[in-house]
Amino acid sequence: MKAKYHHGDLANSLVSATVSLLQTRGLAQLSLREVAREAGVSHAAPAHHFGDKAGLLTAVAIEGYGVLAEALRASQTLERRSPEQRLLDAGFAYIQFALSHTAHFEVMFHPALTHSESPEYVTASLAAKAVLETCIRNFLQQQSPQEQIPERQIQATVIALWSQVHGFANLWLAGNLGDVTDTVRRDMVILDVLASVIPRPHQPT
Amino acid sequence: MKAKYHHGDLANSLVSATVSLLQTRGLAQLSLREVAREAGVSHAAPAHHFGDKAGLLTAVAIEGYGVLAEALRASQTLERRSPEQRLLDAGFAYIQFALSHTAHFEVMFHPALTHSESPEYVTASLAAKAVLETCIRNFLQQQSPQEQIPERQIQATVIALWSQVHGFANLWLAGNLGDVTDTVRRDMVILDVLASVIPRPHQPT
DNA sequence: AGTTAAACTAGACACTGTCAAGATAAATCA
DNA sequence: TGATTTATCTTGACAGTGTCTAGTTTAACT
Repeated sequence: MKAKYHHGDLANSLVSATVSLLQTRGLAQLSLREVAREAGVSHAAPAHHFGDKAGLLTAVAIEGYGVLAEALRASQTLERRSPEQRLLDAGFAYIQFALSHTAHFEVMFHPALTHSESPEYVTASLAAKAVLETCIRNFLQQQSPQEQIPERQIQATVIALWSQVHGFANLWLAGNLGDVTDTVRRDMVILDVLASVIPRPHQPT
Repeated sequence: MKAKYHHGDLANSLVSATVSLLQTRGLAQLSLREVAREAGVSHAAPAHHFGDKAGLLTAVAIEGYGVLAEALRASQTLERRSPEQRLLDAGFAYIQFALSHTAHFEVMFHPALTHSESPEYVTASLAAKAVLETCIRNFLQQQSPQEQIPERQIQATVIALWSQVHGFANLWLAGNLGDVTDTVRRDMVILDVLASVIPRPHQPT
């Protein structure tokens, strides 16, 4: 790999360098210049492709939304699963994404760090949210096939379940849920928690 | 207020200046030097009281844990409330705290920004968590007075409900729940969401 | 081949966090 | 009270940062 003046695929290299540095050094210590060094280019090269630091992080977030949407979709492809299991699969996939793509996840949900108003960002964000909403819609529909569920209740359920898994991931990443490093035990805890709040049909009130 | 060499209560002034600047400019733009300017002291003054930037933010976080714990306690002092209502009160108080003390909340749950291993921090954090746990314990106890609830289920419920309100607050602050600026409508949405996930006794499985 | 456009570099600027050394005022103690 | 110690705060410096401007190199296009 010779040191050419034109890198060829610098934009992508910068994004991966960013993700890599986010994982090792963390968000607070991330510097544009170190990203450039990691990619082997001058300190001002990133600006050309992404405008500024927020632009680079925007690219990271957009990539993250894509991965999340795909993970959620994949979680629904298992066969012979009950509606409850499918919902658990989706929630589990969300949490797994957050814990295994910490860098993306962190950037995705800190709009101040990115150009979160840019069309590409909004599109990617809405697309991922749409997949999540579909999972929950399908669940409610299959759980009560004959009746028509009011839209307001659907939206409330979407927010409630999204909050659930999102909050769990955040608390976990912030170290507020104890030190469960064993992945088997971790999965048990997650499933235990998720299972305890699956909405049931015909709730009073 | 004359410009004395010795400020008298600089530590507290710096913390409030920090909170103020966090609210206006945001976490990413916060600078120690600007905090010092806001407080009317030299740029290196904060270091003497807090060591470094993380030390200053640690003080903010500790203050936040105190306010949160107090808010949770206060939410449980209403009379003539059912167990479900009391639980709603606690969850509502948590979310209200997060939305009205954005600066504290953000710092509290980003351990990388603070000295989250320091004794004072750990103490404050555990104290607040203990109050939260008590709220949920009381709820479960009063909901099923005669039976003994297994500790494992209690812990799962604590995590589930904490995740719930925590995730809701995070998604809200990140702008992922639409633009509900009207506070009345906001409260309705929150209550609607919270009510949809109150655990019920004797769950199957 | 000559021109245009894109990709990248080099240098500069104001700003940052932190450190060492010094100045000032308060507290302590003889 | 007066001397000295201690805490509080200032000043100056250093390396590192994001971003801007101007320039250099390469690719693409006509």
